Amino acid sequence: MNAAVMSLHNKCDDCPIRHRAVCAHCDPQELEELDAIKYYRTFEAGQTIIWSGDKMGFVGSVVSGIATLTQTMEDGRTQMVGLLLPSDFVGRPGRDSAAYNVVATTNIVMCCFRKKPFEELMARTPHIAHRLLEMTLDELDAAREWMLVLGRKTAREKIASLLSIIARRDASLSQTGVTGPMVFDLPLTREAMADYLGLTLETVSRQISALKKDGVIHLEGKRRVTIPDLGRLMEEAGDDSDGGFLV
Amino acid sequence: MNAAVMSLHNKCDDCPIRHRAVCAHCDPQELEELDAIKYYRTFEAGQTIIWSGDKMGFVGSVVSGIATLTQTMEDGRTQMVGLLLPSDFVGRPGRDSAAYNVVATTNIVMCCFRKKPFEELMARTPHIAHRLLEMTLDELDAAREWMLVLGRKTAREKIASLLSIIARRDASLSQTGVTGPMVFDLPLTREAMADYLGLTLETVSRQISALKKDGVIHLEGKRRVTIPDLGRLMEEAGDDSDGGFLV
DNA sequence: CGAGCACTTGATCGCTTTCAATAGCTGTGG
DNA sequence: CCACAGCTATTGAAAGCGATCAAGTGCTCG
Repeated sequence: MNAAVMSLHNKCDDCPIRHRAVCAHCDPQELEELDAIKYYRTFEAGQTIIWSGDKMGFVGSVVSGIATLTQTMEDGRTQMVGLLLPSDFVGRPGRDSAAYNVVATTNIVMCCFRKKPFEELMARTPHIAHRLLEMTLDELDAAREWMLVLGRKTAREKIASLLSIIARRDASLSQTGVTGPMVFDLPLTREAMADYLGLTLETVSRQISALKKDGVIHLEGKRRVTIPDLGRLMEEAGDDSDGGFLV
Repeated sequence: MNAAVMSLHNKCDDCPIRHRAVCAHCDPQELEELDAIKYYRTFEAGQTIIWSGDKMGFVGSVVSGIATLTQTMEDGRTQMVGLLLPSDFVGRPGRDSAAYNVVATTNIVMCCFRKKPFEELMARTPHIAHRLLEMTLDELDAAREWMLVLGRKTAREKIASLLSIIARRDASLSQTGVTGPMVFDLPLTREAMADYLGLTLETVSRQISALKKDGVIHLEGKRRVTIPDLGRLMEEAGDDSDGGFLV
């Protein structure tokens, strides 16, 4: 366990996801109860955190890093069904076994709770249950947004949709205005993007090249992306570019 | 307002969705509080119940009939993102405006609550909040299941998936064993199926004809379907046929 | 320096879409 | 009563998009 992780073993007040995770609405006393049963775990990039079908012994929040939720068919076809970012919750209270594979795509730190004690705490702490409901409703909205992308958008629109979502998330974190060029690193490989979008990695590569050729995006290396005009990108995504930010 | 609707204006105890809707965990006293603020509304087949973007004045449960949740792009492409069956909940506490179109595909009856009173009641009634969380988690699972269908399955597999889901739901309602042929009516037009599956209606029609030709299903008229062998259908859907019932 | 990995690019194939014609059904009105 | 409009569904032919198969590049690491 490294220094960065050790430094997280302090009061929840200093936690980077304090105001957005499942504990967001907790008062100081509730926070102490959570603090008493929490523990940190780290996973390395590429490591599987949970296997679909396995018994779930714990639940928890992503503190830093990125993980993915994926489903796989017997013949190997896989579809990503969720992207877990810092503050996102992993695990389903009230269900024993996991429904999806959870895989770390970067090194990640999680704030974990054994499932049983967490469920007991949740049962007597409406603030936690309420926040979990909010977060689940947000995830449901995101999943439905992706159903439109998967079912009805072209390959080019799919890529543009993914890029615009990542760009807007980064902007909301860094508090940069929406005007002016945006720069960020892709947190996913071409294959992971393909699994997210229901495409092959070759098609992902081709469409990224096409968007670059058309000046919708710029690339430095394979991962660093510049968006000169977010409105243009959102047009390419088939979205309404004039406002309409749901988040 | 017709007699069938009037007959629903009685105590919740007799309600057909009493044990599955958002009120499932309520004790008699909580039920009385709900009873005091509830009211019924009916909608005719084809009628839009809620327009995306509109202010939501109420929330409620589907008592009988079927409705759909759809998203539409500016150029008219539409994707269904949810199928609302009896006991399903409509509306999102904590959000003012609707994110999707809700359309009745059959005549339907809804048990409604004005949004504000319902939210206040929910805030002091953990049983309701808890049940809503359960239901939302189930919907999230269903949405993620559909993401695999939309992203990775072929047209034939998509149709087989939809039929097997409808077949199993009907079986769970009628308590028929899984052995022996199953018969049911399709509750959706070819176009609605296409919108659900991310296909065109022509492709839906072709794949249904193909499954019929191959003996996977039988048809009487356009809507009545017989499944001689559910295991066979689930193989065609690309699902594991040996057990694995999540619901 | 070579192995391994992520990615790009090219050529071809095939599934689904698109465009189009037709059938069956229901309800309406001359 | 029949003609016709309107709707749902089926079927055919052709086109196009993304998948598949294949080769090659650039990078890192041992």
